[in-house]
Amino acid sequence: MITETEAYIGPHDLASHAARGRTKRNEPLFGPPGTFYVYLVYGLHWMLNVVTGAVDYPAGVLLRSLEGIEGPGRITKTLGITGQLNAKAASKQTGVWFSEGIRPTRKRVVRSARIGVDYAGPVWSAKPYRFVLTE
DNA sequence: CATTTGATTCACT
DNA sequence: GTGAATCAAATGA
Repeated sequence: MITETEAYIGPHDLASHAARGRTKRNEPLFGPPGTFYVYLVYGLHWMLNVVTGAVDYPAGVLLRSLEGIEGPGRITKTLGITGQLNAKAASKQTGVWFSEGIRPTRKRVVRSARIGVDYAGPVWSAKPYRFVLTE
């Protein structure tokens, strides 16, 4: 069960790695939806993202917490995910995929500002693009 | 080619 | 509350 996510939407989103155009690092974000975007931050933590936008439109979702695992860096550490999954598709072929679960009511999803994106400026760092599943 | 900087976490003070 | 760990890619000279 995924319990916390953050959205990074489009080339105009200054908090997104895609804000400064297509680069070698964010290339997977421009790929087809369902593709994983995995990258290293601070030299030690892998971040797991899923591409959600159409081809050539950079949009993705960062998985911040799963049930029982809090923190994006801990998810990858616990699941053993590294850069080898980058640009791979979410499917049984690659070993990591999503299965149908329950659909929470809207009331259980709380929106808030994204974390650790102060560099994006006051406007974009304040966008309520963080989604947390509550009890 | 040198420097800067993170979609963070953990250990201390 | 503050700071270190640690590295690849982006940016600048």
